[in-house]
Amino acid sequence: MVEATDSGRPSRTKVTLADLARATGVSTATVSNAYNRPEKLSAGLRQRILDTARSLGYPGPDPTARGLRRGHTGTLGVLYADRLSYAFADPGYVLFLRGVSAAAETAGLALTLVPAGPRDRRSASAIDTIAVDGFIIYSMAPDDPLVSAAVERRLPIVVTDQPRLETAPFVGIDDASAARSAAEHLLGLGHRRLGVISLELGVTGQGGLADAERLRAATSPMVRARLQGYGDAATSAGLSWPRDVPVYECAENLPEEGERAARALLSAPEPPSALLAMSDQLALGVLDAAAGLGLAVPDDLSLVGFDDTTWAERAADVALTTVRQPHFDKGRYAGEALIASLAGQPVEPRQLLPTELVARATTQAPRAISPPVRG
Amino acid sequence: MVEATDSGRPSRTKVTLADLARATGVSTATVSNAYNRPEKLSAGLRQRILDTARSLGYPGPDPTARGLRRGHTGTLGVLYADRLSYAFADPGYVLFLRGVSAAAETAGLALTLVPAGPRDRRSASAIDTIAVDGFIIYSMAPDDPLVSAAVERRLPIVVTDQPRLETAPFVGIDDASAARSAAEHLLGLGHRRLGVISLELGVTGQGGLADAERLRAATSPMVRARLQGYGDAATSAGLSWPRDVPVYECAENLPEEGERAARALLSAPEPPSALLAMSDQLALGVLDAAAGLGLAVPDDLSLVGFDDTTWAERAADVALTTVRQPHFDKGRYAGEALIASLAGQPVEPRQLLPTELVARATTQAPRAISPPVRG
DNA sequence: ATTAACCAGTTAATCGATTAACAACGGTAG
DNA sequence: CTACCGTTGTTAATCGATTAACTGGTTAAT
Repeated sequence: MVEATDSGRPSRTKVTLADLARATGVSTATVSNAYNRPEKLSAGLRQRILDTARSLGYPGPDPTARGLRRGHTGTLGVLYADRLSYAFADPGYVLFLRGVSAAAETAGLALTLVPAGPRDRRSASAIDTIAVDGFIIYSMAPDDPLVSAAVERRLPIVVTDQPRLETAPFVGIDDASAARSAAEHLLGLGHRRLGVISLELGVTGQGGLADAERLRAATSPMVRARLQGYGDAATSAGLSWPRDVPVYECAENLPEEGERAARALLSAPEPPSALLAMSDQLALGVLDAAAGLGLAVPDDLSLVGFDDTTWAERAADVALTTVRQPHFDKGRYAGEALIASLAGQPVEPRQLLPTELVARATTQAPRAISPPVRG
Repeated sequence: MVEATDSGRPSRTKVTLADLARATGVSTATVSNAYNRPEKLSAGLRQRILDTARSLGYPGPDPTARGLRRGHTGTLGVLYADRLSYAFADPGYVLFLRGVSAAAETAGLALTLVPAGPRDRRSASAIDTIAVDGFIIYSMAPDDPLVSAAVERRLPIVVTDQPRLETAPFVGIDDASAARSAAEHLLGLGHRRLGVISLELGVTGQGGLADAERLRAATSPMVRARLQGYGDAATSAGLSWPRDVPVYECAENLPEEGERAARALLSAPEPPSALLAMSDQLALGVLDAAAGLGLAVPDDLSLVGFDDTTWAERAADVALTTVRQPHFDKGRYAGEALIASLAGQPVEPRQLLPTELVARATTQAPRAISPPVRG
């Protein structure tokens, strides 16, 4: 104990388990056991080893070396389609992460957020150099190079929302019917002039008004499903899809993009009386646009969001009508599924979570009810 | 080469760099170079190696083994004082993470969020088994066992807010003067009956009204500094601190806690006319309490928050007067500092970021102006 | 003609641990 | 007295890569 004085200063050179073994006069196996299986040696010796470790400044078994030998790292990789610094601006994702965390921390696992790198040179990502036990993919387009990079790592994967992978369990919602319910709500109120504010149609989301051609070429299954849902509802109501319903693609899931989209849509000759936004973030932007344009919501314009994240954020200036989806649970299921498959346990290949249309204060019947399309 | 046909299906057993070397008929060193230093071999051979790799299903050099050999992992550890699933509920932290991400991703590094484990058995954390190149500590009490666990890893560390570590660069704000400005604002408006809604005084934050004794025993330097700031202002205004100003400690940085605190404070015989909350989250709870109690803000009760995070969240039902601090920049600086010290570059040992009192709509002069203390 | 630089790879040591198989030893039972 | 056992440690193989030093053969420069 008195020796603490001279060994107090942190030694500059790395102390290894072997050094500690030498200093204590035992084998490395015994030192390893002292840390990992206390029952395999006498309490006295173990204590002596731990004491020596402290006086030597040994930081404990090196995690990397241990990982190499043991064959696992103790951390789950999470992939987001965009830059990390944007990811945290996405409330749905943060909620999702919270769910993943809940699962991870009960298993004692850490979370590793893998940076996607800039959009242009996506390939240059840390995906194939980062040590993780498996990946959780959060809503990425199937043609995103990051996806194939992750798949090529041949680690267990769980996919959320997108893409559908043969080899990986899926956690998500029924996007088509969720979207349909949103559109039906509007249609049911009497709206006939609708507009859609869409998320990216694919990795190379270019933004702007999307014609039928581009809609057909959309690679994102999630967005396709939602468009399909909107379209089904529109068609059932006698509208012609997509001719009667303009779709504006946003390049990013940010309120600013939603605002731009809304301005574009609303400045058309026969502007929509109601807008369908594919996220609450975009819907928030629509609200800004409406305010800027002097339009009252819902008097002059009805609006349905998607996600139901604004409530969690107390963004209560306007209570948004929206499609609720359980982000937290999605994260938790995804985390649990990955952990299970790491443990070699069987995993539900397709977990669909419930959604629900939450009618709040941004939707009502159109001011001047346009005459029904037929008769 | 013809064998490519039968090796097309993903082999179940792990393919190593050595296998690939054997299959290609070159040394492991050359294969390694094919991945890491293309200039060290001919383009043709490299291509042949890569092709063979694909047909063999070789996922690229194992990150763990590479990490062991190279001596670094390519990821930054981030420590939060509470469970991960709570962490994401803390908007200040999310903003901070966003800043850290910005720094990390320009350096191509990933972020590893280390789970703290449950409050009671804190020691059982992944901190000493997780592979990272360094730690960023986000606002932890100096007596938190997690802190010493991190320090004992002997990796580069950067501290945000708390605690002050001899050995680690610090990024934060001047908590005392920031807090003072908040109290002075209230005092300047004429308030004389103040109440403080505090964050945890130490790791073992027990919550509830804190007497002078407990305030003295507070171990959290950040909270101490803020209390000091409030106290200085109060004293300068002729009040007696802490006798005249009740302090309620919240066990967690959650609106619900703030609400409970406010209810306790406001139900006292001579309730405060103004409340100082140490975070916007807590302030949000105060708003809830006021609404529940039928008190109008700011008519019946003034309120100053801390952080200025509600704005970012559009929690605009009430524009909160608060002390703004630059969470994002804090994260970015912390990230950059850690990256710099990993690179062996010198780092500013103490980076203080500016704060600013933002007077909005939750503060005004007290309804019945209490007579100025002197004349 | 001689030295130097270069090319395209290879050899072998090394990173820091874990763990199956084995050994030494004192004690106990038959 | 021998056989068997449980306890406490040790030996040595192994995890999957990286990289300094080296090799044999060219080419360019002095």
